[in-house]
Amino acid sequence: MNGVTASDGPAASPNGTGAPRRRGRPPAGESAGTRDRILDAAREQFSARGYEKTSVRGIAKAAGVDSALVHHYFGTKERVFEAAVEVAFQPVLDQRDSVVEGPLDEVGERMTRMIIGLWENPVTRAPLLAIVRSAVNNDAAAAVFRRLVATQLLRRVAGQLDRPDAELRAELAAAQLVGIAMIRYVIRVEPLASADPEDIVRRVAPVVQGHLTGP
Amino acid sequence: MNGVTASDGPAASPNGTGAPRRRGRPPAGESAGTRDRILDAAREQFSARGYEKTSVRGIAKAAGVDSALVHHYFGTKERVFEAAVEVAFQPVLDQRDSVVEGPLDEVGERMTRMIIGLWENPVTRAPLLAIVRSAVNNDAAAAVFRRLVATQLLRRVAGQLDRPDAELRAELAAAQLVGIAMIRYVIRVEPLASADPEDIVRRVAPVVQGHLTGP
DNA sequence: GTCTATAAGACGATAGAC
DNA sequence: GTCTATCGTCTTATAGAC
Repeated sequence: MNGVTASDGPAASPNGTGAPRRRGRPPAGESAGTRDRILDAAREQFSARGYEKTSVRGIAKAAGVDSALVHHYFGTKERVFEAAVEVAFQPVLDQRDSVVEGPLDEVGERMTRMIIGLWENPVTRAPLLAIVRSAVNNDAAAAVFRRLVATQLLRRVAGQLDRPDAELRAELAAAQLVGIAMIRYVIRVEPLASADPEDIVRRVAPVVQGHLTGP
Repeated sequence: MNGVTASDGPAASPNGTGAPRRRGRPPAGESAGTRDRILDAAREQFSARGYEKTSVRGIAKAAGVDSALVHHYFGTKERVFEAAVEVAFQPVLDQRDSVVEGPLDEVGERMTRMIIGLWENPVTRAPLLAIVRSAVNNDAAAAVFRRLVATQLLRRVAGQLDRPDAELRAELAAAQLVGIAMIRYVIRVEPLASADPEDIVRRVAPVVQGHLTGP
């Protein structure tokens, strides 16, 4: 599509320097791909550096486009963030039903496996890192965290419990998993950072189960 | 305020613009208090906004001094941070021995009480918030976190356990407490954010104990 | 659809007057 | 000991050429 470099009509450049007017400009026809490249770059930077330290210019540079184009597509930095981390929601929506379904005395293991699994998968780990790194310092990101964890997941789990303190129990269980994510994946403290995921599940699932259905 | 304009000795100003040369300069005698005011302001801002979002100028403004004075005292922003959060270390150093002393089957409760107590006390909560908010996005702050939690506290607790997996056990116990701190104090998700601290200790201490000495 | 150019301002840090 | 003034670099965001 579109030969680009030389095929343009008004070829002789008016540019003051006489330098080539443009370099590796993409086809200009398939714009959908550009948007996704921006989102990939955004996800990578937000996950590695958090919201504040990530710049629109840095995202644009990593995506190979101009920073103005990022603003053109998304308007503000905050909208870029929301669009980038949106992909973390789908797996939760997909799996939350299978967490609450099944025997109640194994819900702790199912919940633990789901969360550890999401963090172990590089594709879902990036947006999760972005959310955690950003939720700690940014109100908009904290709202995303609450929507994802509390509203989408915990409420469902608590609904299965049939106890007056169900929500508190679900949240203490979540706290155990959030703390592991913080220490293992975010701050990376040994020996947890290098522990075998299956070993973690084996140790933690009973604790999560205890929070949910214990005495 | 500020007599300024006319009162200076060598009045005819060498300044190009002829504008007033200085404004409301304080006594210049009581310098020790100034340093502490800067640290108080730094602690407040680092805890509320995290490392990146906090500016040296903002700290200076809150302390009622010029930003150059902050650099004069501490050199770099990172050194300001370290000096500001240092006050979080003393209580840990003071209490860590009383955590490991006493019956082993109550070490979980002592550890839980210590951590919840530090977070419930406004004086120690501020530097802890600063460390957590910053450790997530800043390597220097992450190193402070590791030094505080892992090196100063967990190693001692693990030393009491006499098991090959003692360090991993101590860290999973810490993960439970870190997760509670994240959800209750940092991101503030209900109902944990408003739960009674004593209720939290009652629910969590057995879990921490189980991590440390359970099967 | 993609770019250049730039506005408008905050940042960390330094030099030097007093 | 405290300030003013400023350097050089970074930021988000906009206007407009092609």
